[in-house]
Amino acid sequence: MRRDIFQAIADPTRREIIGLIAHQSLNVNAVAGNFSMSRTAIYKHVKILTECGLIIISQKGRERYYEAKLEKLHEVSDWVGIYREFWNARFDT
Amino acid sequence: MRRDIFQAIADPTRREIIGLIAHQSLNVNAVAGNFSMSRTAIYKHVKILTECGLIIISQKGRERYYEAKLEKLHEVSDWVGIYREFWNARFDT
DNA sequence: TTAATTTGCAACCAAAAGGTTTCATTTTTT
DNA sequence: AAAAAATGAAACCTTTTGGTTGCAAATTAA
Repeated sequence: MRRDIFQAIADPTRREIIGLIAHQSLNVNAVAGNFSMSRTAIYKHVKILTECGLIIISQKGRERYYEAKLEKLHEVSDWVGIYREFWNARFDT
Repeated sequence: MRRDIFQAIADPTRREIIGLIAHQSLNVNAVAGNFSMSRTAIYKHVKILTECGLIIISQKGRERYYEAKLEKLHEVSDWVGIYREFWNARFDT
């Protein structure tokens, strides 16, 4: 089971989830309410994101709030940055 | 068959291929020589990259040179940029 | 012209990905 | 105490992914 950040953000549903919780913590049902798939499917996507460290969980009673920890995205930013010269002309000036 | 840039760069072999041809065009055999998998496997990876527009092909005789066209990576850069505030403190200043 | 090189692609296969339904557990509400 | 709500996870299924071998076609070299 490969579990790296590039694979984590490859799935469009997971990118949407990141967008949803980036600025406010949400629980599974709240996240799942935005999609036409089951809560379990969302749960599995969130699990992958937590395994990458992109999400942390804080429990409050019977609920678990998903909080985005997007620092890990710097890995993607760094990799893409290597090739920025290829599309950003201003980079050279 | 989903074919977007996020999925294209999710595979580590494909990211390596991008690194190999970023600054010099290579043909399939030259690329495959850097990996322990078959030429056909590399061919399929390259095919995915061409379908995303990350690679274009120029034929010279019986050889086909793969040339990197990395402008498309700006899509990834843009998406990650939305969340840059989460790991780059200097972004706020 | 014959042999070697370079390539694309079909056919096949195992494993991973992404979804479902179902059920047990824990916490809250009535 | 009983019912409802929220969650985690197992079991299962289908499609996709990532690899293989084998073969045919086109170009180049001997």
